[in-house]
Amino acid sequence: MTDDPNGPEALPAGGLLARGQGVALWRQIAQRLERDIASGVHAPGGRLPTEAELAGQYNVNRHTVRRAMEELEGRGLVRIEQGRGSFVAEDVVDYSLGPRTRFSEIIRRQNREPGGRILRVSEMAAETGLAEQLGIRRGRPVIVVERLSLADGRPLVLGTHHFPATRFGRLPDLLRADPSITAALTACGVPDYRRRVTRITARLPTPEEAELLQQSRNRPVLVTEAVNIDPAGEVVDVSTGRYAAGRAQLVVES
Amino acid sequence: MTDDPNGPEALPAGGLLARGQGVALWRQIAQRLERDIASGVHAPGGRLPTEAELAGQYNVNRHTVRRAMEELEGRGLVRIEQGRGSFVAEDVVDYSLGPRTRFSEIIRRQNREPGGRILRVSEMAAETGLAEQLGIRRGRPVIVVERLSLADGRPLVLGTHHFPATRFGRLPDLLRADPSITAALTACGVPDYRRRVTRITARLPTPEEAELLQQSRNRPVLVTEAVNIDPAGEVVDVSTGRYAAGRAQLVVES
DNA sequence: AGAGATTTGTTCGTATGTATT
DNA sequence: TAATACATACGAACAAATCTC
Repeated sequence: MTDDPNGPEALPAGGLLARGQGVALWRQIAQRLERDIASGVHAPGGRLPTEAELAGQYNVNRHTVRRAMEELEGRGLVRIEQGRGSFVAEDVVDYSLGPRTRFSEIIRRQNREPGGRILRVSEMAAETGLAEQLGIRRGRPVIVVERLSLADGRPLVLGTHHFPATRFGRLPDLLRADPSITAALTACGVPDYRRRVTRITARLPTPEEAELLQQSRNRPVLVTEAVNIDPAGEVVDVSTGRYAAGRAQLVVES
Repeated sequence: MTDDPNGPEALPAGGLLARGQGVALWRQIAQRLERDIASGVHAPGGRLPTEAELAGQYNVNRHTVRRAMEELEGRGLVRIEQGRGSFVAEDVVDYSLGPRTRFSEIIRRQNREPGGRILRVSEMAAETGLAEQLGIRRGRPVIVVERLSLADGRPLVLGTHHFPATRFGRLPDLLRADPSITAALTACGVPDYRRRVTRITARLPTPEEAELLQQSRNRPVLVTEAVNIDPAGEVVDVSTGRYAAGRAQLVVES
């Protein structure tokens, strides 16, 4: 018989793992947890057993459970919080990447409250690549603006914008009064602009990015690099956005 | 003095780490390696010191070095290969997401050789969400095609396509003769189609995805979900693509 | 082709730090 | 303050993939 010879408080059927076969224990555990989440054994938002409990159930070291949990967190299935526990993941925001992409409009359209703050404004000389994209000469000054944008108070995007300083010198002052970049551009005589091209990649965040986005280091960020132009075709800015991949989904309509 | 009192073959300036401060050792190591890669100390494609060597240089356990390396791999800076070593990362393919997205055309435009093979063709009943997107009734049969697409022999995208079986029943036979989906569709009377909407997210790959894409588990995949329609506006297929994020960059032009 | 060395991958055990309750 | 739960770090051993001779 394969029955567990334990007393009444038998194990929650952790079940035996195939040891010494080709499959690492942590993978098997991740797989089972994934199945249990998909099948609803662990409901969305619900709490998962602690690492120690899982280690006990599967009869492995806690490290082995941790490896499995890290995997699931990276795949977006669970959220791990130090000192609190681990939880099954939820909810995503659709972020439309049309030519006219305005953060607050997009967020409001999804019945969420947009927000944001300027983290840093600085000035530097344009190096070759950036100068070319901005259509200015190398070494000319550019204004660099870092902004964290929120939806319902949760960090969603971390943006770094590069503006030619000659045209947008007033930007730093304007942003101090109102953190909306769109509003600041309007005040600079650019009532409208549109996205010309967007390049999208994904990678794990740097520690700072993870911190600012309040997201796990094991969770990827979507990285967009966009060039915005005004109606005259002049380049307004070159910007990089880092989206918490678990909370945002980019949408491209053709 | 803070000089190292060792002999001529002094340490490669591993330098001392700040122990017991707020910053984890593995983060400090990752940061230094990142700096060394950025500054060209380790050239792209070049080999990094072995884990054991780094552990020696920084005077930490090998696990600590491994944690740092995993971080860098996930961020796309290095590539780790079991039994071989670790290397500084390189090269990326631009994958344009226009309305007319054709794998082979995109790849050839970048002077690379497109390729691919059909992994699996099966039939199943459409569940609610899929049926709605395909514009058919729930439970009607759909053909599921899994295809691995390559550029210069390297896996780039793993695609799962869902076609309504009533209209595209001949697809399985056609794909057996030629793995090109575009060609098969043409043979089914769909000489042209275009992408209506694409949703993009990122996550870590499942073990199978990592295996098929020949990519590390710590490296994210870009996930696209697209709906293709024919000139009459009829839905041709709903497909999911998983791109090796280290080798591809999605480009959206507006 | 095979044997041994090298290098990364997995697992255990143990100890201590940090955040939350 | 104490207990709980996740995070970091060390040491040891063996497995798996690769390379070299």
